[in-house]
Amino acid sequence: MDKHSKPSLEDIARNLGVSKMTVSRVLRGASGFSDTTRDRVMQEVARTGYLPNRLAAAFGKSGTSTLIGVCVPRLTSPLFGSLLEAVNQTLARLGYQTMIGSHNQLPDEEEAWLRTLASWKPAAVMLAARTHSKGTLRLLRDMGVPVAEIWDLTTKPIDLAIGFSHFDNGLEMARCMMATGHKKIGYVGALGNRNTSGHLRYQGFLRGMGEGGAALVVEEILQDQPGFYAGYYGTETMLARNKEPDAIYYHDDEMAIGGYAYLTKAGVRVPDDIGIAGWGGMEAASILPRRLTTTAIPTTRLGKVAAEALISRLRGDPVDDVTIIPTRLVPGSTI
Amino acid sequence: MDKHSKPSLEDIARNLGVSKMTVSRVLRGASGFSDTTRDRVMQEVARTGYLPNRLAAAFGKSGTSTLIGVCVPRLTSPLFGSLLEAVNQTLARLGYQTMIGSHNQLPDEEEAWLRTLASWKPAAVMLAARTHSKGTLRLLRDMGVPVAEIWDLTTKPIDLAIGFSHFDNGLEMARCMMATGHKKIGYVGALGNRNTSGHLRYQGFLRGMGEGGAALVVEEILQDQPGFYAGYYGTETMLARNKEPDAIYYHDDEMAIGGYAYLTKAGVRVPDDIGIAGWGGMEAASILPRRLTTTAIPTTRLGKVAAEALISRLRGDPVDDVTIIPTRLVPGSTI
DNA sequence: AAGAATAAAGTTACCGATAACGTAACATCG
DNA sequence: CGATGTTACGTTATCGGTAACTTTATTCTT
Repeated sequence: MDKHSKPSLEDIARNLGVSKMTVSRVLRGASGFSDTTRDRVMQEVARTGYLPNRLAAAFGKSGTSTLIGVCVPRLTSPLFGSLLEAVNQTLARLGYQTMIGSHNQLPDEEEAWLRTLASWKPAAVMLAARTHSKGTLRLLRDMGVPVAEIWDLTTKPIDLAIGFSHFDNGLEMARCMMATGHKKIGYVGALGNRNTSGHLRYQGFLRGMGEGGAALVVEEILQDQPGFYAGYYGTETMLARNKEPDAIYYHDDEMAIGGYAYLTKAGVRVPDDIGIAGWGGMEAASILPRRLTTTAIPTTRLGKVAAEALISRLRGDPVDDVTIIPTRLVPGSTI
Repeated sequence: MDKHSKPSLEDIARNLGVSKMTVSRVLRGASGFSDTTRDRVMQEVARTGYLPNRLAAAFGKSGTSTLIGVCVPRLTSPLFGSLLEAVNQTLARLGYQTMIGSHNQLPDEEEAWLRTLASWKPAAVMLAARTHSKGTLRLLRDMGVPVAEIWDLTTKPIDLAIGFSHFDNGLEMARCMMATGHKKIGYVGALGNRNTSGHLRYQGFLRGMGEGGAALVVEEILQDQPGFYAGYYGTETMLARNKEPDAIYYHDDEMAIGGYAYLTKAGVRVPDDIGIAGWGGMEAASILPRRLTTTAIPTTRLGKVAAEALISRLRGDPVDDVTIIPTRLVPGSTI
């Protein structure tokens, strides 16, 4: 074994005068070896600086991959960012690796990503999307691996679902806003109100208002990605329409903060003239002059629980098909 | 070929009565086949819905992997998020896949991530970190693959470097702030001023002030991760010390916005009483009542250029060892 | 038209780990 | 004490591509 080529299982085995199967068993923590053999193997592995070759392991008989695919709407959102951190960390601790992708709320991009992922023969897949294309569903079926759908709770999960109801988040916020006396509420949305989880919150919000015998007085749905700008200009446009809402519900906190910035600039008092509420529990929302009314999402917990559930399913341990991660309405003082 | 087991190259070849090598050549776009053969292969591939097995391809002779490892400080930052989006997208377009990790500014976490990555035999590695551990450097050498160091420009890159000088960013901002008449400047930092790119900006800033014959009147370096909170409370603590700075330079825009929120709440006028400047060119910074003075970073361009350079190096095409991505000081109106 | 050059394939030998199976040595038990 | 586990290994086949090499068919040259 020269210094330039990295040692393989076989090198370790040859050095010790055992079969590579024995070394493999020790390293995987399988059974069928004595303590003496284990110690000798571990020592030799440490001495040579042996690095396992996951490629070879995953390539052989199926069911030995430790690769997990994870796809979220976008990587630029702190919410999905902290979710991914938690997923990454939890999976790493359990001995799995992550391949991350984003779909920008486009089912076809998700499908393209999944097709690429499939060629790496992952052990399982985690998806954060409201809707999947037919091709995606077919691919998932063909792959025959555990699937965790996270973020929104679907009524009928493909396999596992971990998340919460965006519909209920919207419903709850509507009740909260109406309970504080708001009657003429507007909504500022994004993404052209495509079938995303944000759209579900919107629908829940409508339902909540309907229950209270009210309806939106005005809505402004931008085509853009959600963000501070979108919230700022969406609010400006909405107010130019002279519908005079007494409160605005935003697609998310970034947009609400953008809206807050516009309202402040326009001399509108929050919440006296117009109340606002966001969604997501962004850190920035807590440092506004008034604490933003929002729904806090425990992304770290969600990521951890989802990763653990997916691996349990993978290992054949019992898991609930659906796990609800409770969210929390933060009253704040902007409504 | 029954419906349940996915077709392999060999299945395609057998169906067509050619060797699997011919099919492989067609699919990889290598040379050595006729147009007729190409068409027949492509047709059969489409008909059977053949999915290549990247695992097998990467497992064979080295140099055939299409996996690229990318490690950034954290996934929760929109800046790194958009960088990763660009890298992901560019690499995907070039036929490569990404394995993403984060190191939280800890060299040991980067090393642990790299060790895991190495077991997947990637074709190349992209790192965003100021410092690497000895183990990381040894691993990179042993792996023998192209390495792109991004974000900050190192003086002596391991292989390739794509980015900009954080030191110069700090230097330039110091000059800008002094040119607008500020003499008593404070600094609010994070991460305990560890050797990160933020620390480099700090050093450049000090240099810039020194050139103008000035020095920081006060600094407040938090141990935490940078963020809105950190900026808010860091500013509060700083002002409680009664050093009365006439301007504050922040670790980044999030912290500057946090600081702005505190100043506003405390009745301090920006920039009349105290001017502020951040770094990063966050979207949110542009919707403050006054546009934040900051340094804009073209993350998307950086990600695209870095990915392209890395692949050029991988393919043996000529590339500059060092590529500078110009940043832009946004004057704003907060100083 | 013979020989050289080129194009279009086919053949072979892996890459490194693991599942499945085989087996020798030893313990256990009725 | 023979029959039957149990433990601790060893052996073999194999996953699906690809580089390197070889062979065959075709075209070109003089």
